[in-house]
Amino acid sequence: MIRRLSQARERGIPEATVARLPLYLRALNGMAERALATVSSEDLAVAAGVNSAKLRKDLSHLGSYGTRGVGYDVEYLIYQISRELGLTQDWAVAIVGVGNLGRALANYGGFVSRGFRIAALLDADPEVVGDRIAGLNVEHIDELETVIERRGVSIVVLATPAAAAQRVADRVIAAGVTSILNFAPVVLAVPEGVDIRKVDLSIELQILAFHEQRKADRMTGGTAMAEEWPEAVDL
Amino acid sequence: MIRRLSQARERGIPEATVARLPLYLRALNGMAERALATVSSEDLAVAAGVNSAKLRKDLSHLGSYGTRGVGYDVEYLIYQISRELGLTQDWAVAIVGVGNLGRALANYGGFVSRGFRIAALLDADPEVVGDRIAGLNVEHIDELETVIERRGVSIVVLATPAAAAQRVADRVIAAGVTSILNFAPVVLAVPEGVDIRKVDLSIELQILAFHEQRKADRMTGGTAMAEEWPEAVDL
DNA sequence: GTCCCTTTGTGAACCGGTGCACAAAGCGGG
DNA sequence: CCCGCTTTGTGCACCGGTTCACAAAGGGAC
Repeated sequence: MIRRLSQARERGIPEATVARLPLYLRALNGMAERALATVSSEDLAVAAGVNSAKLRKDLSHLGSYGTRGVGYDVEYLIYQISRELGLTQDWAVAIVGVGNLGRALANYGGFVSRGFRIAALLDADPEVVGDRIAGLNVEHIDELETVIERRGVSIVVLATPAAAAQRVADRVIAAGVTSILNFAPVVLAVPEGVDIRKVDLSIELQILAFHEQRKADRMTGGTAMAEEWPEAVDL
Repeated sequence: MIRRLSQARERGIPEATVARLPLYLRALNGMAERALATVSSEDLAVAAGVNSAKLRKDLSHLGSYGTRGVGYDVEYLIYQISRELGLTQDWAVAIVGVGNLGRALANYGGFVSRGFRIAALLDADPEVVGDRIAGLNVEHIDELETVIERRGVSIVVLATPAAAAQRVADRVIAAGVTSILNFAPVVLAVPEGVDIRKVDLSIELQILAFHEQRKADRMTGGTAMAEEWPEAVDL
């Protein structure tokens, strides 16, 4: 899933830590809304669903922002994590592929709130080009390069069919984009220096199925299934 | 061939391996379509975007299904991985929350194809209850327990608003479901034995933003940003 | 059967991440 | 100012997972 995502060196934040910071940030925002001034590592850890030692170690990578005997200042910590994640600036995001999923993403308010702004919706289907979705005009994929440059798009979300994903990825990379969130069920080949994150619904379900099957097996006493190739199989 | 069966397969396939099996399966299906009979670990690894040593070790956890000097039989390996993942049986999935995302998931053909069948769509909003989506009637959330039992639902996809997710999770767990795929941006508290997988769009974007920022910093010569709390901040 | 070539399966070193346990640090009370 | 309580920050042991490198195994040629 994570490719070439840095050897976090300069400031050296471990990848696993980076992946949890958004979780802490969300928990902290909830606390700020409830007007809590400070929070202990224990309480924040519970809210974020991790253990407190891990949380303290994670935060220690950002700096020493806690007060022993007291805890962390909620607002201050929100600011520090936001800054570290780069959410104090505004990121222009383009969504390519305005099918069901693309539409859902465009309308999903959750990420627009924090630092991200959907700057463009693009699609190849003339049927949907021109539609107005979430306050934006759907533009034709031919405009891809122009739109990326003119609007300073730095993150692209791929919600295209699998067959189109690699082609679009090549184009956005050529246009200078180095961060891609891919929803298409394909392994994208990308050059060094381009960060890809992948969200794959079908893989998640398959992992669940594996564990579900295992649980079921355990219940039925773990009867050994046939190991051999069945006589007649046609796939 | 059956000699090693016990040791590797018997107990515990590493979690990291399980997470990659669907990737291999997808690559193999592509090869089967192109009528390839056998494939080497090297070729399959490239297609799946991993290195070949890892792929061989992963497959070795299922058993010894390759032939030295030749490679793996494509169809046979598809069958073995499918069986291991539990895709040879049919899983009934319920989607709770038929907003934009729920609709997108319902219409997403990708996972229906392989072992998964959407058995129900549920929502609390009387406005959408009764709608017909992807060939299914949207039912009222009050029917949750009945539907789960009657249709043998074993996997639930949560696509509800964040505020409703925990409540729905509690109910489906009480109804006997132990596998949940959660799209709501909340940390769910669940009892031991329940498997939760989480997909969080906003977290993925934030991780990308972190790396994007880092890349930008590096280009501009890594100018040190102010570390201090700005004078006037109101969030 | 023997030799050579290819490719698997795996022992072992290595690496990043986790969790424990505790010393250091801050705060409030007397 | 000192004491005792709380909570952070971290050294260290541990663990799962990755990667390397190679012996073992199979196939084909002759």
